[in-house]
Amino acid sequence: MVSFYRKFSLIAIPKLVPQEQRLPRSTKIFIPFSQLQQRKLLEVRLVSVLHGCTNLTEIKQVHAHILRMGLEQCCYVLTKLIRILTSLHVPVHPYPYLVFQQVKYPNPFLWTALIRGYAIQGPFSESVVLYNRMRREGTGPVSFTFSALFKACGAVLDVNLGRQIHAQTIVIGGFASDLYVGNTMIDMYVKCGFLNCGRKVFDEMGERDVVSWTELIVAYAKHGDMDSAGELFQGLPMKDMVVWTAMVTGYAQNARPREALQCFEKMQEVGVETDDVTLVGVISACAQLGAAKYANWVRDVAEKSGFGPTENVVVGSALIDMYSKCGSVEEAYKIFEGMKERNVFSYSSMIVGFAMHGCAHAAMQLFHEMLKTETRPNKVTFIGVLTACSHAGLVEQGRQLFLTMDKCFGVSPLADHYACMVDLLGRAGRLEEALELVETMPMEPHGGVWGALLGACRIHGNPDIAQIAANHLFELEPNRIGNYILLSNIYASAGRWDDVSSLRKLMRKKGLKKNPGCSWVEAKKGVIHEFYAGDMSHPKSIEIKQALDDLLDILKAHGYQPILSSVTYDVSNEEKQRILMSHSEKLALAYGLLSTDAGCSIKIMKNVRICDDCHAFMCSASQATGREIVIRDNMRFHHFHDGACSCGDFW
DNA sequence: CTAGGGTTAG
Repeated sequence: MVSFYRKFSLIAIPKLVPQEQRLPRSTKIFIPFSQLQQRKLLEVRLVSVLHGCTNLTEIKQVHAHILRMGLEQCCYVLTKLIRILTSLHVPVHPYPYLVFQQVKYPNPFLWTALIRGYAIQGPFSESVVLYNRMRREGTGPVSFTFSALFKACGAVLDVNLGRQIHAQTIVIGGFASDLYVGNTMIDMYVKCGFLNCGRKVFDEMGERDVVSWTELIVAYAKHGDMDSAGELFQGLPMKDMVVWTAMVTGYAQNARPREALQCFEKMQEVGVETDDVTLVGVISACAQLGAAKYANWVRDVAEKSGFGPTENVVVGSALIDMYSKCGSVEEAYKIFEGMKERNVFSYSSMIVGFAMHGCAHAAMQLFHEMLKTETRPNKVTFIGVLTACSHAGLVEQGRQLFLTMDKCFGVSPLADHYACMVDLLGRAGRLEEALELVETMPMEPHGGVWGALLGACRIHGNPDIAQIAANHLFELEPNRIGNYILLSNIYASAGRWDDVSSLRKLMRKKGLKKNPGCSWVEAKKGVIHEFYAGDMSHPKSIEIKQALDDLLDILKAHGYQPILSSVTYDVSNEEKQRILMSHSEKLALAYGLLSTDAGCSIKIMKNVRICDDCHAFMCSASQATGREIVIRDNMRFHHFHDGACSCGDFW
């Protein structure tokens, strides 16, 4: 795309021809004043009708009317027509050009509307071609013309062309200091990845408005530099809803959900309005926090603001995701059911939500329901159904889906989908088959693919294939600690302690430290209590320890046996038991049992993967205490109920 | 005319 575009360089700047010389005298017809007024009225009326058009058919009807009224030369009306036409979200090329062609003496606005149309819909190179033609034919650009051209550059990420046009705005004069030109220029540089150039334009602008600031703030946020974004935001005198929203979503997108919520609270304090876009940022922050208390609060805010999930698809889809991630698929599904309109995001979020919670059957059913509607699945939808299949052990069904996704739905499998397939085969114990798939896949396998294989080796205890997968992972993701831990666990389970210790040495050499396991549980009033492994810092530590010991006795009576192989240190069995009992999720569970009423379900969040022993412990505990226990580890949710887990013991 | 939005696997 870019190289194709480069063929078009900008022409030398011609001398501008004064407007009068361009129109042949014969075109100047005397029109009586009253007729002029009538005509102006007609034009205005037609334009307002055009503004009400929402689809191509309507616009075509109005166009026919325009022609009937003899306005086929009227730049004003046709400019609006082209603008509205190209702003539709359907391709309309070459319709605008045909309209344009009929006009004998196009004015700069009509030219610009066409250039802008190409900048929005493509072919993008036509924007520059037309600009050159416009200059050649003696029409001078207006500020919108440059805005349109910068838009085109941003679309094809051609910063060289952008620089040329930037230079022209300076040479032609008067345009470089134009606010809109400057703003679109910043946007162009930012889109092309030249944030510093955008900043330079910003710094040198004579006049700036909140749009200029917002553009830069968003750019910093997308670069992960929230500190610079915050600094700019601080210095901005007039803050509107859009720029506040940019900060909220900026924090959310950079995995800083607490700050996002703080920012939102501040925004409300100051009295700035909230709309659906703001809400989506806040909802996404809540999803990351995974705290049920916040979830309900945000939902309240959304419903009171008039952008509730029933009316707004985007808000609805975000809420589905949020509730799934906060541990409540039921609530998520209620939202889904209540939505008036559903799109591929709504369906995919719900399917992924089901898959995350081990409701494979529900996920598949929803997928088939979706196929009955007009909504077409996309790559994310397939990630959802494939993971659902893999958790439920539906190997054949998954394989069929994988084969048909391209053939029937035009979604060609990405490495991510191969990762799902490797997971599917691997979980089902077909490790060799999975390895073969990795080795024959058409693209370079990424960390996710090898990681899925390594995970499967953990489930089925295959240190040899694990070693192959791990070696690739160590190269692809040298700093990802989880991979080393996983391999070390596999070696330990197989009793290969020499390999464990050499792996430890390797980690030490690379300066990698184990991520301390941490769990947190929401007690009464939504207060969050945090526990680390072996943590005795909680004020009620002694009670917690006692409760845990009591629980252990009860569970042992129920037949629970500590799974000593979950400890990857070569120590005595007593020591192993002691280590197992200090795992953070067990502490969190004990505290949860102490601090909530009987019958309450207990929700625990965890930053690393749950171990075999804790998993068995939770199963048994759910039976012995009659409580539902929900654990979110870094991968997915486990619902322990009556001695069984929703993950079917595969995770 | 220009600025802010949702789903992704180990």
